[in-house]
Amino acid sequence: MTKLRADAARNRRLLIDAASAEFAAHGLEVSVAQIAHRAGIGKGTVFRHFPTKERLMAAIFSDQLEQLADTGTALLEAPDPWRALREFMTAGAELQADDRSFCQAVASASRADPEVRAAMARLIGAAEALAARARAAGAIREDVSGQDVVLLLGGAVQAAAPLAGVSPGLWRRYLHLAFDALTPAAAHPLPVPSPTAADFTAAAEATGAPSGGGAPRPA
Amino acid sequence: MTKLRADAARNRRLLIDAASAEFAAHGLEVSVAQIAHRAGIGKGTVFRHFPTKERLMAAIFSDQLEQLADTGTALLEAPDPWRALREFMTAGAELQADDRSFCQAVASASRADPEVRAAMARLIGAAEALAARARAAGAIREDVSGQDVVLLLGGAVQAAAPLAGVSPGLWRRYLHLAFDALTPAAAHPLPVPSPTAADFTAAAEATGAPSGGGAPRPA
DNA sequence: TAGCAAGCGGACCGGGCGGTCAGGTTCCTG
DNA sequence: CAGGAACCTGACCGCCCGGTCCGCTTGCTA
Repeated sequence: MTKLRADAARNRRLLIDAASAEFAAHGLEVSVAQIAHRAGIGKGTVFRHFPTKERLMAAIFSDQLEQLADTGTALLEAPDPWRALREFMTAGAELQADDRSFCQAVASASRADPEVRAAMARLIGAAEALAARARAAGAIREDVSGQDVVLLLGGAVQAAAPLAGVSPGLWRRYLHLAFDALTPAAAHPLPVPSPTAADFTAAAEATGAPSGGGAPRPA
Repeated sequence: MTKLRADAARNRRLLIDAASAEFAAHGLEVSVAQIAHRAGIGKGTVFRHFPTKERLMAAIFSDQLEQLADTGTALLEAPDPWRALREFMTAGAELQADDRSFCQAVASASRADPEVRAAMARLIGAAEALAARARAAGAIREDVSGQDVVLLLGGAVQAAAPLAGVSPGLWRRYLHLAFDALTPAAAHPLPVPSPTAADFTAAAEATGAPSGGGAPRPA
């Protein structure tokens, strides 16, 4: 693990790139064979680098989350809090819109993977920091949290998803509607409290890792 | 088709009920065998009533769309246009939130099914009528359409989906945020025009029914 | 450069899927 | 009540998937 032969490292890179591209283009249901073929390597090699398909998905998914979390953290230095928050949300939405697998991954069993959970925690932390700054500046309403921001950004992309094939930029429309919903001017009381960071953890635990006595069927 | 033997009709009913329940509980990926087992009939019987699994999905999906379209049409008689629109959206969101397959069906190849397309057209018609009434009453901003309403309602549910297992009513929060986004007070110009009814048709055509010379891969 | 371990590849396995079919069963008609 | 058509069933087929394995290749090291 610490040291890797030259060809092995090269193949690993090829594999990860191929998997990212294939997942982005066709979703998580692409076969391992297809990924291997795109990478120009054998199927067995895939399983040498990742013990299971799920771990491969988790590795790529968590990379994307980390990247987005980095973007968010960097934007904490931006002068305008409201603009920074919007840029963060736009970056996240763009990531999802360009990648068919991203939204699937959120709902899949990959959530239970420790790597993914850590990255998600970082992402939510960044979002909350950005939201707090915007809230303090009076740019957004008091009753929305960083968790809301993350979920809303996903919702905007999903709203446009049914027409993604025919009008690719539509998600920007719904993202802007989400911006408007965050405006203090919009201001109507919400019927359900914001989710907490603990909720995300609990949801991840409930998926595919029944540690306690839970009974939700993973389908 | 016009006449059906008594036991055949009974089995058909059992099958449809079982399929609805199974799809709702576990999503579209349940096997035909599983559905047949729940209905208490043989697998072959399923394929006697529906030539393919996709047609079965389409039948059930279009039923739900019809039902929602009916709700929308009925709400056109309600006195308060804004309240009527909100009730319509709530009904639609509730339908999706209680049914794991609904959102999947929107994105699946079922869209190409003529039954589904007709039902979708009716649904969009009802949504547009409700939106027009609310717009005329000044309850919602001028730049959102019935298509927007339908898509937004889906987006709200999807936004809450990652935490659906741990806080089942969360979608109401994001639906209310969507309501706030529709408020004239929110009022910022949107970067992309509203989709048209023709866009929905085009998207349906593009999925799984390459009639012309299109080349989108159906994954 | 020689030798060996790390790495590679693709045939192979078990399993589950959608869909088919031959043969027994049930309902309707006359 | 009898005959035949409509219907039901579950064993069966071909396919594709994730994952395994072993004989061969390749890059490192002494």
